[in-house]
Amino acid sequence: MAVADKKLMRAINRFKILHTIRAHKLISRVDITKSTGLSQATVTGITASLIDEGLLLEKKPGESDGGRPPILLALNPDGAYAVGVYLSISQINVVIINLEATILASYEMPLRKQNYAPETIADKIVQAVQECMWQANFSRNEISGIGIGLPGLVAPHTGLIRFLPNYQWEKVNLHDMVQKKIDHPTYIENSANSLTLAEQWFGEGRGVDNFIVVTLEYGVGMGIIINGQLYRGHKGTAGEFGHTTVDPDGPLCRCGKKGCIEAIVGNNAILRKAEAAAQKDEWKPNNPDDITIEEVILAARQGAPYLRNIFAQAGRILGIGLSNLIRIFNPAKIIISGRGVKAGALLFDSMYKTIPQHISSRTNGDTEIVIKSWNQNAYARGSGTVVLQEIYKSPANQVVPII
Amino acid sequence: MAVADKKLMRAINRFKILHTIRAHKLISRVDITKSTGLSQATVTGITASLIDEGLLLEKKPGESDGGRPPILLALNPDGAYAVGVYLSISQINVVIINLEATILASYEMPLRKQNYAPETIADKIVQAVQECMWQANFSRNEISGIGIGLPGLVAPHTGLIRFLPNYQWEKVNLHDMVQKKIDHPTYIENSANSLTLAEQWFGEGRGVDNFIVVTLEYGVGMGIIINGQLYRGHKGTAGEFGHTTVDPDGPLCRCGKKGCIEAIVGNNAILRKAEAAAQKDEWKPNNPDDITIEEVILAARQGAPYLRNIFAQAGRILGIGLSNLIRIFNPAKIIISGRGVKAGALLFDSMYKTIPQHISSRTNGDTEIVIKSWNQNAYARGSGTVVLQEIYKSPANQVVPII
DNA sequence: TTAGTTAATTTATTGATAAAATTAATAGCC
DNA sequence: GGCTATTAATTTTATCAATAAATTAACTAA
Repeated sequence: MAVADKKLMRAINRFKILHTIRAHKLISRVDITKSTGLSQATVTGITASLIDEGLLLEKKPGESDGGRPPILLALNPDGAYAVGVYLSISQINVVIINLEATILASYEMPLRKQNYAPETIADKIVQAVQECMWQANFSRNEISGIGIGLPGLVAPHTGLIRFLPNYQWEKVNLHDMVQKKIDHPTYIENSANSLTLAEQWFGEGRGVDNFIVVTLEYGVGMGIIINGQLYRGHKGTAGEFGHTTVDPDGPLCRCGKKGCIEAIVGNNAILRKAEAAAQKDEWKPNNPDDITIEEVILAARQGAPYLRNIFAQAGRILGIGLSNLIRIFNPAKIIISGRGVKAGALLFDSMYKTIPQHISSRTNGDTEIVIKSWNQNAYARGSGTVVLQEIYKSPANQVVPII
Repeated sequence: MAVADKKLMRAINRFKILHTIRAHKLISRVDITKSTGLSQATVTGITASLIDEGLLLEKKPGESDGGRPPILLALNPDGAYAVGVYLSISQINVVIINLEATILASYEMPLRKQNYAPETIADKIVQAVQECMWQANFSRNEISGIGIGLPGLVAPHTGLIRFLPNYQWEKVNLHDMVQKKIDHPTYIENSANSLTLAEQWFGEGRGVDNFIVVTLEYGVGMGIIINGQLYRGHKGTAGEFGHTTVDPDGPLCRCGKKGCIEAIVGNNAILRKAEAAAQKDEWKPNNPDDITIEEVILAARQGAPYLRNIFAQAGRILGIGLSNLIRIFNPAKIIISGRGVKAGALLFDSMYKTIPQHISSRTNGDTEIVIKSWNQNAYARGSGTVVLQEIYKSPANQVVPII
């Protein structure tokens, strides 16, 4: 914990003001004072420097209420740009976002499913980033930083990758490898965490102090916002929701343990079961050697009862898992995201049915469950948000590299 | 969130200094400077006012290291006193503690197990507090405040009891009832939370930023410290660890749901099973109508295999539950407390055996599990800590009522 | 005795907010 | 149009808590 000095005061109040403006979208200085509790002088001062930094814009005056009309302030979407990267097993996604996390450009580099060396991936990331910037005509000094998200364990602060299952990497310093090749400040973050950050700042988590994001992918991940802050745990491995146990006698998980949620709910688990079903002639996939989750969902929708049951089972286990989260965290919201939400009612009907059976409506009934529609670039956007967060937190000129 | 002004700065730094002194027990001003990062002038200033407030003492000088010998500072144990109250189904425990949470006096008022009205309990609490103060010869103006802990859901800030299972109270404002009858500032808190606070400040949680306390009682409770702060959840119902599900087909819980940890691990559950065992003549209790957990533990230790198995089963389920907590929170520590720890190896052998089967040693292996030996007055002391926390947080004279 | 060292305090400066005063820009009314 | 009331924004002033630098205090060691 840093000492409390004038810089910290300023940073906190600056952040509060930015936060308020983002939440209101369009707000006058007096209304900021009412909403934050800061004095008019302070708000005038801080907004002045924010305008100076280019993060804020004065919009046209609002309606007068019998007095001087208020000058409405708004975020300057073009106040800064960030690059977001998502590294998955099959591709590198790159997006460029503005200060409001709107995607301005995107680029996708497919990867063969093979165990790339870290240096190779670092090269490819840099290449993809540069390609995306070139295609969208962004110059180097317009970009404030680069955020990289990946589905693995990342040590807080250092950015060291402790474990990345997709590539079986352990203790890999991808951050330094990329940073060596590129000028911009670079950040590495777990992809569920960065998605959570994006929800907090620009999505369903806006203004919500305690919420959870659950990601349904190949595995099942989780991001936790507590008291308005991302929670990473003692060594950065918090949020392994996919490997919690809801049925001690459940199936074996790829992690080697028994009864993990992921072993029933993860897309991988569903695919394995669907494969087995195909071999038993319960349904007919297009290409039995390469079944996709989308195909399984479609077949289940079209009626294959065996497949439908796989999803229903998964939904029930997911429901129990979420109930446990509700009991433990009492969150205001749980946001469900990831490719797996495509299953829709197949999965969520049984989930919704299960939850009330495991929570008390009196004490836990006020947790809202939101299912996000799936978006291709959600993770890369989340990675970019990690960079934006730095801008919001500290004066922009500290983040934008002077070249 | 309050605005960041000079008061906040002062409060933060004051807290940091107190925190540092408590951790080191005996420390000079320069060493506080080194440990906190604050300037010497600031440390001199803040320690001066702390000495003024009576919270700090200058001890004899330390060893000179070639220069002026440092003046060692320590907390003044007698800088303030607080009363802690614990309300259980069978009694009211009262303690008086000093600034180091050392118990100076205690008093116990037995309660008949019957559904008392809130006003009656409020009367009895006030009576017990006054009796304790009278017996230990404490005058009214020596006591900074009164903390009341109880095993129920307490709304944050307001102190309203949302639900207290023991007495089947709902939405009871015990705080106001007590406060009306007594001059001191009064605080109400969930007992697992207050115990957690006591661990954070004066116990196993000293200097640990992320840890969890699990309480084994009639039910199974939990307190959560995240980023150095007690986490209560959106509406204050976080920490219902006892009602998380680890076996969807498990037994029915008193809460009406199936498979709760509490329904297997809670002392109540163990007693019910032991009763059933007694009826099957598996063992012979002294008084079959009023079996105590201590008696069951003794019989199991002396060899009753049926009883031993009950504990082993409970230990396994507890182990799975703790594994889930480790996966989700990645805490530095889990502290197990409560009357139930008396079972010792009966319970914990199978717990310790189960945990590694459900966590990954690579990513979760660094969580330390600590079993606290049980203490009669632990909860009441925790309640008192709630008051001390207020003193540590804000200048003492704001807390001590001027009479 | 004196130089060197470490601890604590004092003094000066800085920079943040709040409070109060001032300026700005409007609406409404005669 | 001109006056007043009203609301918004800025400027001025005061205050306060931090840091930095200088000073004082209290010792060790040569």
